[in-house]
Amino acid sequence: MMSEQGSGEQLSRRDELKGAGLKVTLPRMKILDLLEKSNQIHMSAEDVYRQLLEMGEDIGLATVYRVLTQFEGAGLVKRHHFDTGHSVFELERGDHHDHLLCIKCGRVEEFIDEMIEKHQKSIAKQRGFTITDHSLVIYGICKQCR
Amino acid sequence: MMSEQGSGEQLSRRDELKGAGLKVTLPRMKILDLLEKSNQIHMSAEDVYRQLLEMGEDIGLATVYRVLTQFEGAGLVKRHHFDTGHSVFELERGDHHDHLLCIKCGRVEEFIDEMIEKHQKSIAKQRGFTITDHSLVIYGICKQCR
DNA sequence: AACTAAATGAAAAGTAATCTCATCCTTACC
DNA sequence: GGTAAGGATGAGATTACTTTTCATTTAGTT
Repeated sequence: MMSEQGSGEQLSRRDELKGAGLKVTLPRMKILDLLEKSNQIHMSAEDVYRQLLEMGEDIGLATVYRVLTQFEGAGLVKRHHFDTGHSVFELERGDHHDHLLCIKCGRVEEFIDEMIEKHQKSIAKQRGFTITDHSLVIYGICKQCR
Repeated sequence: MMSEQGSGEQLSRRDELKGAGLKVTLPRMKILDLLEKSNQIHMSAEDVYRQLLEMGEDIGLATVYRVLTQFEGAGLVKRHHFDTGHSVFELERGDHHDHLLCIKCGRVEEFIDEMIEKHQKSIAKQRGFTITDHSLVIYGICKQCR
């Protein structure tokens, strides 16, 4: 007796995975779920792993790394390097944005500036580059930390 | 009998080190020398280490890492993270600039755009951030690689 | 329900970077 | 110029992060 488990949300998650050519497995669903529900914008593989453990899920660290990398390839998440030495992942919500990062507390704010985007495009064009991606991070000290 | 080894160039390098509060040692001089003379703008610690080996210098990798980090602290070099997973170092020449990076051949071009700089400052101000640094990298495919 | 291929978990391996500590070299002082 | 003291170095151990391997499990198909 199959109960109607699939909420609309879960169905759409299923589709995201299928659309990416990935089998719908428990670990993948749980990780996607966590990324969507977490209030943390950027999560490292370790963060994801630990939170899953706390939730009682038994998912290996290797799987977390593997799945996050696959999600990146599928365009479901974006990987950032910032200046920390390890990767953090952010759910791709379609809206490109840049980052402001507090070097004291780690706080991250997002922003977009159309003028900056335009200038970037024109610079790339001038130099004969076809843009595939770009990354703008402003490091500083936030209001609360001063 | 000490011969007059010090060219003007070497003297200024000496001063750079002293000014940074660092003893003038052979490894530091060689590394600084390499960074100044290399035609590679960005070098990883491994790059520096290997090139020194090739030049017949016997400088340990640990020293290269240590010295580059000290140079960074002293403002002699700038460390970049890009999206490669490891750090690269660039000699600090006083002129701030951003980067265009070809993801196929690794080619790096530098650029500055005053308008972008201004917009960054105004965004940080709006949000109450005091900027300490910023990093803008445009990833793409260069003319030659297409 | 059974089959096939892909996905997973645990442990091993691989990288980049840092640390430890005995030895060496610079600098400051005589 | 010689010498003492403390910082600097090199080799190897160590850490942190990430990827790979391989036996087992699971999802999607028949």
